[in-house]
Parts: sequence; structure tokens; C-alpha cells
Amino acid sequence: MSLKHALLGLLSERESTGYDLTKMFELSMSHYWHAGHSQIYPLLDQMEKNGLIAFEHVVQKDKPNKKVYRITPRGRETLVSWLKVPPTLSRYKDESLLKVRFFQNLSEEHTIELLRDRRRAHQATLDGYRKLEATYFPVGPATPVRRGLFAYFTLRRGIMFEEESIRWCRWSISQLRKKKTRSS
Amino acid sequence: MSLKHALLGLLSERESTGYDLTKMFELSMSHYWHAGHSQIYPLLDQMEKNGLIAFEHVVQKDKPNKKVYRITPRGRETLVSWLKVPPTLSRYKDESLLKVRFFQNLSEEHTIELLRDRRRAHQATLDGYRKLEATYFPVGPATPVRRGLFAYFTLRRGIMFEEESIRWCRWSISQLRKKKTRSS
DNA sequence: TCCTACATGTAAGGCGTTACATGATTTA
DNA sequence: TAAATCATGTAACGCCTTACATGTAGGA
Repeated sequence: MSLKHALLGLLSERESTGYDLTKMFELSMSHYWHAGHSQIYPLLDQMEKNGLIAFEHVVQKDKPNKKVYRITPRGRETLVSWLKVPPTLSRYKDESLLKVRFFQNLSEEHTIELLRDRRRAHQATLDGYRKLEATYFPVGPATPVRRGLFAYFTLRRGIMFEEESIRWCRWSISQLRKKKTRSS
Repeated sequence: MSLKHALLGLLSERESTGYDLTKMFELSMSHYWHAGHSQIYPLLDQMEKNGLIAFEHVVQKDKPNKKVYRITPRGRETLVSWLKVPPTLSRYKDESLLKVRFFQNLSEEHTIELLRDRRRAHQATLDGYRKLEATYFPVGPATPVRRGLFAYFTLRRGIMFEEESIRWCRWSISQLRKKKTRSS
């Protein structure tokens, strides 16, 4: 159950509400993990009962009241021992690549069109990551943000992935064009 | 439900048993999809009932009897209309990168050690892909294998991904070393 | 003799998505 | 006036993993 550990990791950095945690997944972790609030709230409940985290009710005017969670020493232990275990080979699911695998069932024109769409989608994602980079890490790994080095590493991995995806789309399209030339 | 479409895709290429299909996921599609036999057998059953595929009992000596499935015209329609829909942004889950995100909870020595382990794991995966490439696509996209072009594209994506992962590991380790030098 | 390949199934339980449900305040 | 933000929850259903279950033939 890695979501539990992801929540412990985020709470090891700062106290947060379920709402905050949900947003962190959306905004800065989407290329390697994600979870909706309907999964997060019940899990926080359960983790609190198991003594991994604790919360405090905070009453607010103007805004709804909230529950602010923090990690307990026991939670920290659980996090660290999880980090030390070498991860098993992660099994990706990429519906987009899965479709490409079966593109022989479409016309060549159509597949080129779909590959162009993919390239544009990757470009848009890349632009988003670059904005994050410019905002939070303006001078790269040397940016003086405490605790931010590994967050920067994972963002870099996202950027490299998107760049590589774009190169792959271009290469695939060029291969299809070559094939067309040969057969005509 | 993409597994259904993955099965249709594989059956659009050749008749197969549940066992064959299970092996194809393991051997050549693991970097973008996976499924175990306990998921595949009941789903084939259901798809047969819905008229997407049909099967024939084949009695064998020496080996257990088997059910050979083939795709129906209706299955082919379902496959093609799925292919035409632009995929929604795929949401990856990469436990390995998730751990990296929280490495600040470990010592710097330890994180370097773990990153080296990752690099070696990616190298091993890459070696496996390269063997597949040498076996099935010895002269690249021009290899005269009918229907094999898109299978080659997806394999190339796997190779590029692993190469990029290795570069990222090296880069991360070098960043950590620099930081150590600065602070000492 | 033990392991691997071939071959097909079921069952329990956990994980994850989508939809339902509420409601005040701020911004466009 | 409509939408977004803040904020927390529940329920139904489907997907997926792990384990249980069985049996033959061939190779090391």
C-alpha cells in the first residue's frame, strides 16, 4: 500500500490537511503517483487510528473548518523502513502506448495524425513542468530551498520523460514516412 | 477497461490461448501493460459471451487440452473504435520514483547507494530489451516482419526510457556529490 | 528427483474511480 | 450570476493481486 507511504512522506515535510495532500498529488506528483480525495480521507482516518499520524481540529472563519494532520514518531519509522526496501520493478500502465502497439488496424494517415496529437499532448505536459521548474527551482539544484533537492530530481525525471516522448513521436512519424516513400 | 482492448489487439494478430496471451504480456509488453492469468481467463469468458471473440476446443496428447480464441468481426469493430479515441492522460504509478521524492529522510550515503541500485536495475532491464530487439528486429524498422512495425516502435520506447533512466540516475548521483563537496 | 513448461480455472480481499452530498466565500 | 476555492466525507462498483487448486510431460 504505497499511498500510505506517500502520505507519510508528504507529512514528513509539513503538516497538512487532506485537501492540501490531494492538491500536492495533482500539482507536483502526477507523473509518478496520484490519488483522489475520496481515497485519501478514509486512509488518513485509518492511519490516525493506527498511530502513524495525529490531527488537530482547526476552526476557521471565512473558510470551512479543517483537520490538520502531522506525522508521529511511529509514522516516521514506518516511512524510513519503507524507503530502505529496494522497490520491486514497477509495472506501468500506459494506455497510450498500448494503443500504438495495435495501430496496424488503422490507416497510415490516421496513425500519423494520432502520433502528432500525442506529440502535442507531451509538449503541453512538458510546458507545464517547465513552468514548475522556473517557479520553484530557478537556478536548478542549487536553488536554496530546504528539502527541495529530491523534489527537483523527480521533476527533472518528468521533464526528461516528456522530452524523450516527443523525440520518440518524431522518430516514429519519420519511420512511417520512409515506409510510405519505399512502398510508393 | 483497457485489458479487454489489449486482448482484442493481440487476438487481431493471431489466434491464441489464454496461456499464450498471459505470456505475451510478460515477455514483450511489460513496460506499458501487464495482467496475470487470473484476470485474463475470466475476462476471455466474458468477452466470448459478449460476442467479441470465439473459441474452439483443441484436444492435445502430451499437453493439456486448450481453448484457442480468435477475434470476431464485432471484436474488430470494438478494437478499432477504441484505437481512434485519443487516450486520456495516463496516470503512472512509479513506486521507485515516489521513494526518491522522500529520500531526504535517509543519509546522503544511503541515497547514493540506492540510486546506484536503481541504475543497475535499469541496466538489466535495458539489456533484456536489447536482446529482444536483436532477436526480433535485427535490422531495425526495416526488418521484414509483417505487422511488426508498431511492436518495434513500442519496444524502442522501452529502450529509450531505460537509457534515459540510467542517465537520470547518473545525473542525480553527480548532483549529490557536488552538494557534498560544497558543504565539506 | 526436482524444476519448468503447458494449461485452465476460482476466491478473497484490497485498491481505485466515479458519483453523490453539502455549503460558505471569493473572483470574474 | 456563474465558477472556482476551500473543505470533508460516503457508497457503489469495478479492477487487480495473491493465493489456492490440479495435472501431465520432458529435461537437468
